[in-house]
Amino acid sequence: MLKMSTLFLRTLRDDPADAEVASHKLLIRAGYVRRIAAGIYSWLPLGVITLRNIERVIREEMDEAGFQEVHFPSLLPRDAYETTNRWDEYGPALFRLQDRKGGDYLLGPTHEEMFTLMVKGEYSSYKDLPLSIYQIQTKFRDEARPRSGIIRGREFVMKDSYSFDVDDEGLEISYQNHRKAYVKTFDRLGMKYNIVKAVSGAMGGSKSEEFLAPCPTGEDTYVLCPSCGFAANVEAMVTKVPAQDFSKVAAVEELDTPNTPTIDSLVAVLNEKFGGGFTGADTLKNVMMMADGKAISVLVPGDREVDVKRLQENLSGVHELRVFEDADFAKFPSLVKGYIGPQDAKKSGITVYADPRIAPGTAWVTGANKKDRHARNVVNGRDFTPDSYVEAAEVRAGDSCPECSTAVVIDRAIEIGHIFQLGRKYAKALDLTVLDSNGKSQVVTMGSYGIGVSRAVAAIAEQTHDEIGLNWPVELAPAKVHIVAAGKDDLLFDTAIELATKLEAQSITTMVDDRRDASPGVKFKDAELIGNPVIVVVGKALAEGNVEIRVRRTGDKKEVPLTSAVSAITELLK
RNA sequence: CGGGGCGUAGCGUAGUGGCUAGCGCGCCUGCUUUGGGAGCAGGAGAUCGGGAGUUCGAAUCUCCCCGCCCCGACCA
Repeated sequence: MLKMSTLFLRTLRDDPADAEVASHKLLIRAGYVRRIAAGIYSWLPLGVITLRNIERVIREEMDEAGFQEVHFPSLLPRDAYETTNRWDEYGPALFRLQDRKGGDYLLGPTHEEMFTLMVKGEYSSYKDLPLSIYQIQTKFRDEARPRSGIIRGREFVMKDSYSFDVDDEGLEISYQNHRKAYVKTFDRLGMKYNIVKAVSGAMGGSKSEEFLAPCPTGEDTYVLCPSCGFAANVEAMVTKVPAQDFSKVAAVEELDTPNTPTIDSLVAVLNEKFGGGFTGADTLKNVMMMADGKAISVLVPGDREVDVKRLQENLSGVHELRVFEDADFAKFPSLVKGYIGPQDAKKSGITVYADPRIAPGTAWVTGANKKDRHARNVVNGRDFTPDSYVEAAEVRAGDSCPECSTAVVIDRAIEIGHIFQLGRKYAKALDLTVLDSNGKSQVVTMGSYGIGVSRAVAAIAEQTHDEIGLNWPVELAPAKVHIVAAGKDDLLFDTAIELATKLEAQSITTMVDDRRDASPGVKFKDAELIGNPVIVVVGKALAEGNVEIRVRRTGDKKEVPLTSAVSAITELLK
């Protein structure tokens, strides 16, 4: 029983000035969390209870699936991360520190290395596998830009699991087991989410899916096919454009196009010259970029921008990718900024990547590699040949579903879980092997599975709140029932406490607003702000032996006799 | 890291060179009040983010530093 008279809580009447998103504002106002520094938060009692409730649900589902809980320190020595090269690869996002002897340490951003070594230390036979183990741990990442309160913090709580198998078939089974466990977990957490195809990024590995909670303030963008259900993070969206027959396309024709360094200016001149009909989509844009210090050219339709993140995720092995700056152009005098075409790229030694929209046989208007000159009827496969194809162009609503060609919709979401098949990258680097049934040494294959636990608090708040406050699913709320003693008569307070005691005896958690000095209005506002699912008012109706029961989510209210309050509440919570 | 905004009491804010830094919420004392963020009276609480400078005089102007928020880059 939480008594408001003594609960360590102070709600705020005004929105905090430094909060922008609803979950952040409400979690501060309702007294769940307080900011310590950018991306670093402390948790007050209500926040801790909610966080623990989420952890409890996750633990129950992980244990139910047969995964075993372990625990690692946050403070880790450099060695293992040196072996996998992540001490360097992780870059400035890694919190590094030294002990008194000058030894290098880090605050764990994720624990693949440690899990791999733990299994290596205990197991050495195929008979011991499969194995899935997990932990709920505080992670540290020195994010360049923490944001949205606890949605992206520099210190956060994460559940991370890892699976270990002898072969790919085993990995697939372990992966599916985790997927099922995640579905059950997020369903119990009362979240709306989509499972979308993802790219595995710098983690390495192959198959990967994200659990995304749709939310306008989310950081991730994903596509959804309304027809066949295909869903993918934009980074993992696949573009399918068939090859074209170009036998009837006329030969390349160079055009005088003065002062047309941009697509818009070019399209205007083309329409003037040829009497209309041209759009940016008919033009071919050559975006010059630096990929780990190497110049590359990226071809996209003129009406689309290069999505740098998407491109980088699809260019395997590239760590640093950025668009050309003036200094870069200076190193390539043959490149005429604003009039670049792919026709001469081979001569300049520049690798050409084409978005799949630049399909073989398609004809384009593009730069003629001379100032104020463009060329038309430039055909892929005849007049130029890309070195390779890569998803590079921005994805838009209405783009074609790769499965069924229906126009996809685009939405924003918060990433709440990510599962992927890591493969043997870490096991190989750290030499995790087991003997197979033939006595032969095999490198173990791994999966890695994460849930953002502290982020889930915000994501759920984001999805469930309304204008007046938080609004928790029953299993997660700080208390299932919030009893308000509205009035000044001792009898009201005694009755409220008594009712709470009876509910607690039924394992129904309660919060009682037993403040003598707060007016009913204050208590109602606080109850709504805090967001427990059932609010019981012990007030003027008590004269007739009744209490009022309100459902926070729907706003429904009804009076029931005090004597049947416990059963009515039990019924409501089912 | 680039761009923008901001920093005054626990919270929200006013104050653009001049008296003792003002107001609301919250907090303390007393009285009244108790079904939608009550009223009256009294009170505590601020090195105006930090430092240096300009000035007779700086929250206010200048410089440096620190911190926070937003957009972008980045984000196993």
